[in-house]
Amino acid sequence: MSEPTPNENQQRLIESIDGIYRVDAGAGTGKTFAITRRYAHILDTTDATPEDILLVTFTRNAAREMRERIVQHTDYDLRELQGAPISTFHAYCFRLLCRYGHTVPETLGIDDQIPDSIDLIEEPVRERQLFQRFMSTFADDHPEHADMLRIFRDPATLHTLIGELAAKGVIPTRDGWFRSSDEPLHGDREAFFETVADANAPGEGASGPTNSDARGAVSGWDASEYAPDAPSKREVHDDPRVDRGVIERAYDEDRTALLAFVHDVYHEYIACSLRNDYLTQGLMLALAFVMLCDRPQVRDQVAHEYVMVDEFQDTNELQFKIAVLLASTNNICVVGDWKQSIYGFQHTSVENIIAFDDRLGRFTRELNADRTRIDYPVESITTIPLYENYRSAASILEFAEQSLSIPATYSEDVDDPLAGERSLAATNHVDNAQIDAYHASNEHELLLDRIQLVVDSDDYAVEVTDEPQPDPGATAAQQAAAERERLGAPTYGDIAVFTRTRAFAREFLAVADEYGVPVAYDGGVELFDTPEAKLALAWLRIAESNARRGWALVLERAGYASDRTETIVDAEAYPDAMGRFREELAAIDTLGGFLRRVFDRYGHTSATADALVDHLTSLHETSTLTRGEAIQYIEANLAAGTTVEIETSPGDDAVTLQTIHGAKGLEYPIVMLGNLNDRAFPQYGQPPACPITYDDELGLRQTRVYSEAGTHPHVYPHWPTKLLQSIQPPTYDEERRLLYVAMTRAKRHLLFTAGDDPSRFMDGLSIDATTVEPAPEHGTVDRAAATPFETTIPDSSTVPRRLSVHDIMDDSVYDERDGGRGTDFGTAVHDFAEAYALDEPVEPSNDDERAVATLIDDLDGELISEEPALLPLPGEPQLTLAGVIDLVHVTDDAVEIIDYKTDPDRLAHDEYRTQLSVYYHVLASVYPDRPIQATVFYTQTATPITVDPVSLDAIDRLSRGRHE
DNA sequence: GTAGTCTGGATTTTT
DNA sequence: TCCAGACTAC
Repeated sequence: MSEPTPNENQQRLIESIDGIYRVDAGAGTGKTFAITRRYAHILDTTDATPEDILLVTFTRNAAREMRERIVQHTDYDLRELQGAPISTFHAYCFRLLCRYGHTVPETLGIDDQIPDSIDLIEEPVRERQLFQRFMSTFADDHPEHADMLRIFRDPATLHTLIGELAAKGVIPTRDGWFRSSDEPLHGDREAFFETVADANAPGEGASGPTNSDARGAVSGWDASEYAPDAPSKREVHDDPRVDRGVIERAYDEDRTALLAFVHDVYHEYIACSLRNDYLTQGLMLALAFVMLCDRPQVRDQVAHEYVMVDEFQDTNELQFKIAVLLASTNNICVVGDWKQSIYGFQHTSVENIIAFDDRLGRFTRELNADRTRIDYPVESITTIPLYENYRSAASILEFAEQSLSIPATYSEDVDDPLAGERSLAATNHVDNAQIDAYHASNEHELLLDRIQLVVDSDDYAVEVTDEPQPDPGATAAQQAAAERERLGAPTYGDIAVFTRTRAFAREFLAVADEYGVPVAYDGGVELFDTPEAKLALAWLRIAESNARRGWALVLERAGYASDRTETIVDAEAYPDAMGRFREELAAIDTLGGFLRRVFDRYGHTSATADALVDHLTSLHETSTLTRGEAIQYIEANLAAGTTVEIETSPGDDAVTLQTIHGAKGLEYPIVMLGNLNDRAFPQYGQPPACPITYDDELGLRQTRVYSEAGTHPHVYPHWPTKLLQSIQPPTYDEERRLLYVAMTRAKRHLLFTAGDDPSRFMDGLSIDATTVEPAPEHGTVDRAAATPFETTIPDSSTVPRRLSVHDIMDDSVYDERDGGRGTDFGTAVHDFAEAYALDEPVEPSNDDERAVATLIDDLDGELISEEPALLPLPGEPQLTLAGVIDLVHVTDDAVEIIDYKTDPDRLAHDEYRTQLSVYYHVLASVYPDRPIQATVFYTQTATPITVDPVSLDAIDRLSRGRHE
């Protein structure tokens, strides 16, 4: 498509390059287009080169897109822009710090320098582990902080607080705080008491004044929960208010010990990480800020004539200040939309854009307090609103506006936040929007039902083609006619389902799989917090050490009651089938084979199971994890809540499923917003985290306290913090903004769904929800088809007897068969073979592996590696044989089974014949139309030997004979 | 009508 | 850690 012509305000933004601009760029208003054109305009009309223009974004993807679009608008090519500062905040600052900041730690009283080789930690798991290690040495080194340390259940939670303080620009030096940056730690007393004045104002009841909200929040005040110095209920209650004197006493409590503790932990953590040559992202930005403040010569060298910051609603205070310091003149342009600020939990500050003018003045004054750093004028700020929306139908834009004022609780009062703000204006000419809300007792099925209703329906028409485009200068009526011609019935790919929580998305995906509806999840999953991962962990523990925790979970999953489970675990009297399964698992060499066997037995064919196997088997390129290492790895990631991106693509035409956060910046013809359930969206409260918290009004506070004042030394909840927090009215602005973001992704149609218990947001919509009895049809997508060798999946508690193929082989023969090369050698060859067959970048490291590589190179059909195979036997009682096939080669007219053996001789060949016969019969039932060939491939001599399979009955006899 | 008390259940994740 | 909702008490 050709580049559109900028609208009036876009043009104004493009041409306004001198001075300070705040651009309110609403959803779908062509922000990236305008910014990149502005960049080009600066190059075209001034002497500036790309080096002079700093353009910071938030994600690597956004930075890349900016670069590419700038290339389209200018004479520069991608290569010439390679070194240009078009970058994420983090990447840009890291580069500066590495180049100019070696000695910056001196400013904070730290002797270690920043080496070129410093390691920037990105994985939260590692960050947490390193912090944990630091805290244990800190505790040993600081007996004076012992009482503070007692309030922690897990001192590692402190690292979140340190990240938050860094984001605020609070930075410790050896003896104090950098440039009085500790001010926020003391809180904003005035603002707090203003808030309290509101919250503590009595209500007006039918029969006189009623208790204030604050008084209501402390109605159950019980002094006995707290340390002995806590005020009594009588002292707190001053009906119909909370006693003002008690609030002041709480606010003004002595926080010396708390501040000293946080200072010491924070400062020593910076020192410790530098000593060990690593930095976290947050500390890195803090040091970059220190450098820009403290080294005028560095700033002179790096500051830019033009500074542009995209997604400004997602910046924190520290980044705001860094941006100001990186500007050499007042040619500053920030672009964002406060209504789309949804990353508060990442310590971003929506006030940066809402109160931009105030903050710019205040931050400049702070930065200039001791000497002039900002020498350009900051008083004159121009606001440019972009309000022409190129995405959504008019009725969707109008509908979405209400989201910002729907109360999240019964008692919440929301002012109209859009007062005085210009509404977005649709540029679409045809508004065929369907906006509907539904609820049903089974929301997952409801969503599937609605998806099937929408797909192929002309009532939900969307753009299906770019043609025809009317001539430029066509009348509105002509444009509308052309637009109407571009509309047609939607397909699955036109639909996106958004959810508030990942858990809901995961559940919905499973149901969609069941029904065969094509749904592709896009985003991260807490891979280690899934039922699959917990099951794998349990069996790993059992196989490794017969661990009680493992058995407890396995038995529970098999349906045993918890008291029964305990008895079984105590007596170690595990059910026979489980005991045998343990032995079978213990005999599996590869972690991949182990996990697949577990999932196979339980019938887990989900994308989650696949992702888990892939993730755990591809962690290290050179070596694979042992079972013990796998256990540790899963445990660490479970504790850290690690997420892993998973791929689920059931084809080209599929519904996109993602969390609202994941959908930011994207657009879809049809949006279904699910999960509008009580306590899910909006979300209330927080899980218990760090016992030291920060809040702009309260400053630094501790929620627990160690006291020896009572009869026994004890850790109590800390009454002053408890009181202050409970009288602070909670705010749900960010939840409303999430709702807004979700709605404004929709181009044509918008549907809402909820389960039995709709949330306040669902109730608050200006349309009523229709009750539906969902009846989704079964579709044709069969994700299980990806695992073709699966037979029926027995419930684990009633599982028929199951044997491993190895159980029916005479192991006395091959026990001595490793020829001195060790079982590890065999495992390594198998791992190589699997990776090589999957086209992973592995190189053969010995002759055996080279033989395997040559063999695989010669195969031209489909390759399936490490595939579990199950063979139900004909006799009674029911018995199933299980194994894992090394490689299956499928062509249109034949199927070949290949099993690698690293044996130096053929002594065990008869046993292998039995093993491959089992696989033969499995595949014969899967591919009845094709001849099956079973081959043992002896890797040492590169010799394939085709086996003559034994009959099913013979296998049956053998199995019963060997095992009765 | 108004207040108090008790129970059950719950996250999002760019760098 | 918070909320909603059911319940009781006055």
